[in-house]
Amino acid sequence: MRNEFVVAVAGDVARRLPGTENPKLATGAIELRAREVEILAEAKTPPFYINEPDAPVDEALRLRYRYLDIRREPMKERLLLRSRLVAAIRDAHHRAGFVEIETPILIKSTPEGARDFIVPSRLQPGTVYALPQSPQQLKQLLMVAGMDRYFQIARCFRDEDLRGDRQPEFTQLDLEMSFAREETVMDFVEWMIVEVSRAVVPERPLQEVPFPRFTFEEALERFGSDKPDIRFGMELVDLAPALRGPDGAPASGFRVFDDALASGGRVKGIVVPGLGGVSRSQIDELTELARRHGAKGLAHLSPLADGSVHGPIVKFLGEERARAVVALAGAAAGDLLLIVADRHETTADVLGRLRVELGGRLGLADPDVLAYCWVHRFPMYQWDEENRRWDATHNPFSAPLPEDLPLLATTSGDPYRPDPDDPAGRARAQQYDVALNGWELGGGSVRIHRRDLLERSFALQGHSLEAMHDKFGGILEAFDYGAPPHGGIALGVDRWAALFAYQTNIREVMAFPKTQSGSDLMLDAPSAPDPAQWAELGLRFVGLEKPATG
RNA sequence: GGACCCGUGGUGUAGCGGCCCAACAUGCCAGCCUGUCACGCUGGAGAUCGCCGGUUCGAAUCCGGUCGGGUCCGCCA
Repeated sequence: MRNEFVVAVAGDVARRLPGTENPKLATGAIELRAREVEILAEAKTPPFYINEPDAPVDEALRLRYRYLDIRREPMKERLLLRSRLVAAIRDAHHRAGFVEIETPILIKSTPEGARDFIVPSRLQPGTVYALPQSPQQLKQLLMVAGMDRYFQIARCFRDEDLRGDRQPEFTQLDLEMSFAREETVMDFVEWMIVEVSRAVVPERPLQEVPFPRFTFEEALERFGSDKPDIRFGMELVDLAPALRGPDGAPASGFRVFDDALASGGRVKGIVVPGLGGVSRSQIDELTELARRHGAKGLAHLSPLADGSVHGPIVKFLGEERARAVVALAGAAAGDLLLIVADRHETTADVLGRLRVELGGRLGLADPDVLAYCWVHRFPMYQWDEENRRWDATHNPFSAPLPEDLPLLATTSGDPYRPDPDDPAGRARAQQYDVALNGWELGGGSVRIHRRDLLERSFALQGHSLEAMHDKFGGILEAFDYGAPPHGGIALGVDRWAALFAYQTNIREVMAFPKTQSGSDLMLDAPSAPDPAQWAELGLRFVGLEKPATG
């Protein structure tokens, strides 16, 4: 008999003889005294170690033999954890009076967000279904249908490029509530998250309950991210006050800073504790990271124990101003102050990424802590210069804050002629995201339930009346029959499970994930269809245009 | 669409122009040992170094292409 054989053993379980117990084994105190042994199935030598949980194995091999990979303890444990997570989610929702309702997988293409997967129809040749990117419209229709507390563990599909935290098909906890305001949804979701976390990973401390709530602007100002990791500080500091003259005009002596401030941009920094003695090459590396995300450069200052300040830009700022900058930032001797001067968004993004990167390197974030937080009041729209329209930042159905309702307008007065200077650019949405340890766990919004408002918002987003009726006709018609105010959220179950399992990759909590190129190495999918299948659908592959060379 | 990293016996790695028809660990096979459980001991088989082409007297080692895997940017909520 060899490893991985499937056997049936009949015998008696008995305590091991004194001296032969093995405390290292879970079953080390007992043994099975076999009377009969039957081999039910023999097994080939597996392509990798099953019994050594720490043995590294090439991931492609694990995916090819996923059924063997799942025999291994870590994978098995993660799938059990995920099962407990989903059970806890269902339990919490049922206790709160939510109804679980399944929605179809074969639906209609919608223009929102990502590229759709499409499925050709055999009964109606030349037409296609789309796989849902989320059950968004269907759950809103359920609200119209009077199912006032809906949830679903829903499979979603998006035909976009993959990442460690993105698969073409993934699982969302999708929920929607009628007569809900922002507070209603956030309060329930927060309660549910706490219940689920305590049930599934009771040993992991929650950093802060109730969860901190940041406005989008505040999150950007303090953490440079709309999904902040709040397990550690190192917050962004606005350095402008130390760089302006008595008249308020930029007067730092350093052109880069003055230009940024003069053109409406920002000069901000982060204090990296204890990194004052960093090497030139490490600074270069951080500068490279800053450049990759759009910054033109990265300045730094190092306060020394004798009260002086070192750094290449001291000669521009002057010793006195350099000291003022360092003092404003709160940097102490031995620390490193990293400074970015750029447009508001770039400054935030670059410093936010540096903060996360350095926080990770310095081990500032407690890996056991679960730090949930809310980010809300996102801008309704972002200007899309290419298509000359306002693009919904999150969900095209998101409702504006009541006080921002008047801003859903254009300068021209015609909603079908949007312009980058429209008041709409200042409108904020009743939109909220939950972040966990620097990952976006989910997001949702209060929806627009009035047809006239929806039409106006869609117009700003560049949807003509006809296009709107073609794409959203169903939901528009439904709203004519009386839609209750409603709102909801969707949380990434794969991400949640991964974070619970200390993983940085959602493949580790999925039984049968796909590779970065969208392949299933076990099933060898996707594969060319049988010619007969194509013929039945009236399809033929004509090839793709060759990309232009040179 | 782009940048970068990886691809060597079954598995994980080392080697990074000749000393390599490739080393180590583990696994596999055979034998021995017998209260073993990451057993131990002895012996053995097993890779032409992802694939194609080039440079060179000579390539696992350099170059180009290609395929596969990964990380990231774009994309995506």
